[in-house]
Amino acid sequence: MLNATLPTDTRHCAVSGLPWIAAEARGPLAKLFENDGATARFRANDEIFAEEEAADAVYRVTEGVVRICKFTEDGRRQIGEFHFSGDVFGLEYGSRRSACAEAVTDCRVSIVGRAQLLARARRDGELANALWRSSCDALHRMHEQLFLLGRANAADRVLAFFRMTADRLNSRGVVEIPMSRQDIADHLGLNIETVSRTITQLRSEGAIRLEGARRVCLGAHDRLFA
Amino acid sequence: MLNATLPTDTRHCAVSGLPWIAAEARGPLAKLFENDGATARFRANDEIFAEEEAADAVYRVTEGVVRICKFTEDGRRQIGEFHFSGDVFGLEYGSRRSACAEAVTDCRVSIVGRAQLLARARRDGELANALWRSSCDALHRMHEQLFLLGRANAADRVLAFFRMTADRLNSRGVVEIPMSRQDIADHLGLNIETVSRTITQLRSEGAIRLEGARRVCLGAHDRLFA
DNA sequence: CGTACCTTTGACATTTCTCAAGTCCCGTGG
DNA sequence: CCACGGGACTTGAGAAATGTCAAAGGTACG
Repeated sequence: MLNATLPTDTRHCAVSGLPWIAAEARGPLAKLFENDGATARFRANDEIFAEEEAADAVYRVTEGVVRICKFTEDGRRQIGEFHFSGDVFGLEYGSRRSACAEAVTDCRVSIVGRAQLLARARRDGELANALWRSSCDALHRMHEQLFLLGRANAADRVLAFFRMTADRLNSRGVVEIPMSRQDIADHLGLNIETVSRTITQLRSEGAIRLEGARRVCLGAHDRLFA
Repeated sequence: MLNATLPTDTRHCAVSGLPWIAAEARGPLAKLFENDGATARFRANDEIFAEEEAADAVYRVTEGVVRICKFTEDGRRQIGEFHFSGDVFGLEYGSRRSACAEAVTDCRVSIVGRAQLLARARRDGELANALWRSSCDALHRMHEQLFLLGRANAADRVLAFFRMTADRLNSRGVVEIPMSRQDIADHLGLNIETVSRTITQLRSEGAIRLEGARRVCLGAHDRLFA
């Protein structure tokens, strides 16, 4: 019963309701990575790069999910964002990594040199534009996240997280959540027990349904079917 | 007793300890605003632009402080960031404002058209680079903020906020905080009473000293004198 | 079939929020 | 010069949300 005239590229952000700036699929950045990128594979939980390391490469997720995180001395972790297939990450203005990147799942990434990328961008206005856009996308998502951490309770955070993950994975209805409860907790600024309890509560309220711990069915309030 | 050989432009972020990417003072962006910008003035608490409005202009703070914020239907507010003299704000990839901007203090801003700015950037690699850098700066600060909201308690948030404000205002020792307790609360994801109580507690612990509600003396752990 | 890890649940501690009064400060007008 | 009013800030008491520590289920994989 899907409406065939549904405008598929005007999806809206689950949190703000603003239109998503859709991930660039076949732009100049994607092409550069596909033509000139070196491929690397990582197992789940491998470190891709570390905080403070030289930031001399830029990455694009080909397959899998990557997390960007920071640690405190006492072991607390904050996951700034997750990157999905097609996302560019690890591009920084400064020369040192301001956070580390780790594989959430087994994944494949494409790598190009930072200097090479920037040199090209200097000659190629389209590419420069794509670079800037990529930063703006990130900034936009970060703003949503900030709002969530600053103003939302546990239930709203978890629900927004599931919706965001569904959006980013292009899932409808049932989402296979690739990250652990601990990852979710460290992304939402909660602890693992609170995340677990909140999920239980959402389930008992009928807001979501679970099929195993990692498979979530979002409720009928999904805006595509509203 | 200031060390004369102190490298003045390698200040470090109060939260992460990473070097700040110092605000561009005389770069191509600044020049563009100074040559071609229209000047506007706003009184404290005036709205500069609203969420969802067309994003057809870009701003640079000449004098005063500006806040970028989002609201929920039920009136809660999240201040994403504050902009100080020299900061560029209101530059978005999309065509609609994703947040609103308001004057914290009386302030003066310089305005250029978005289309004009982008057209120039397309021809001028230096300018394009400055644009990108400006987004990266914002992204970097946002990451720090995310960490704060996700993982820090009230005392750490408030302290980090004072340090950040001191840095951005180039204050040493005594900082004149330009924003109200409510602004601080909405930036730190706390409520106003918690901010107030936390300040009282920090004062009683000797971590800070107050001279009136808005003037804060940061303790001797200030890294410049470490 | 046992082990290891991830997830859930329970009981209690702690932090932060809410609501309700105060207090302080500053500009205005008598 | 002083009283007044209003906004900003502070404080208090109790409620609610979240965190902590401990232990019990579940599930996958050898």
